[in-house]
Amino acid sequence: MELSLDTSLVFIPKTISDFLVQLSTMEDSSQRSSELDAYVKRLEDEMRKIEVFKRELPLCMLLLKDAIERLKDKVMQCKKMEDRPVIEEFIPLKGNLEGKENSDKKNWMSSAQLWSTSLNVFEYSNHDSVSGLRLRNVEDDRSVPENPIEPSNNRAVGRTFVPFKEQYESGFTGTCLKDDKEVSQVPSLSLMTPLMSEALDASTNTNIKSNNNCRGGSGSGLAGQLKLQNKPQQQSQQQQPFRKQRRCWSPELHRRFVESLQQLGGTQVATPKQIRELMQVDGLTNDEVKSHLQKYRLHVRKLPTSSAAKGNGIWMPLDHSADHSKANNSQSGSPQGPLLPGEFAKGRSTTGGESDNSREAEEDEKSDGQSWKGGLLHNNQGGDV
DNA sequence: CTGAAAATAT
DNA sequence: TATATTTTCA
Repeated sequence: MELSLDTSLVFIPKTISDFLVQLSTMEDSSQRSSELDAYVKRLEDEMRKIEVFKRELPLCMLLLKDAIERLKDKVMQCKKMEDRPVIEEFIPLKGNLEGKENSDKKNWMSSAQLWSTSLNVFEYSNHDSVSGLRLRNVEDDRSVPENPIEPSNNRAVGRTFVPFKEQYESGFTGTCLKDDKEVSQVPSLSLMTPLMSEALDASTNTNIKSNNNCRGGSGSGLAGQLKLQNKPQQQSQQQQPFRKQRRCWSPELHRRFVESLQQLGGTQVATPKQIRELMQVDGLTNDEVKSHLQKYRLHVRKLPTSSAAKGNGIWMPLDHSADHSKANNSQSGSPQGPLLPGEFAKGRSTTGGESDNSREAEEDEKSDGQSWKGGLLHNNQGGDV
């Protein structure tokens, strides 16, 4: 952050080529290393800033990334052969990337207003092949620090803009990182706070919707994203420039969801709001829960509750005719003590006759959520709200 | 607020 | 193509 500013005073941006040339003239290898590191760092900072807009600035990302990789190669070389001259040519793929990057530095924000939607055709791929780094193989299976969920709560973050926080903070390897290739010394492009500006004037904006990246550890409290609820004014059909960051339902989150759901009496009787309250997850919104619930219900309905007891009615929605009643009590009376899916007392004691056996076949899931179907490799958690 | 469906993003 | 999530609608 501040780095980029003050360093800029000391460091006059130059093209990578020039930089390398200059580098080669340095006698002191340690100095070279430090210069290189500094440059790389600058590039990385830059990249992080742009990360948010990678869709709109794919080329910038590409260029930056390329530059970083090459410089890192250099760094490696320097480290390796402490004294060998470092002279390779650095030929940016197309030409000058520094020019571009510079300008970015200055107006990366303002340029945002110009993005035309049409070029998010391709995304920039992260093939992080940084020179010598090897992927840090699993340290242990899931080292997911049980710091479950949670984005900090800032639901009403209107159009505020969250300053860059330490991204890559608490090492949580988010169960969701799509690709967390190496990391060690390079903050690379892991997490990024969405941070969108307030800029973007509604008036002429071409519908720029898109851009979001989902990552972040659960423990992290970063969030950025806007929720802005434009009221009405006259421009009826103008939607917010950015779409809400997708909420990633990590296994942890899902688990809580299910638990809450069950405490409330099952998929059919629990209401989104109640669930959300029970979950006590910080930045979670009703809509998100509602949505998840919708999906959950569908899945539950789809697969044959395994029990098969009934005549296998894919079509028969379980007859929860009588037992609905239970819903009410659970909420107020018993705060959530037991988080386990245990069955709640089913009312039918006295008359018993009822056919309640049917219900409750539903949720069984694997404790680990996300298993309903299988797929879902990408889960992140993240920023949010 | 809810649930369902359409729209999108992945 | 299928699925996950968001947004829109009733």
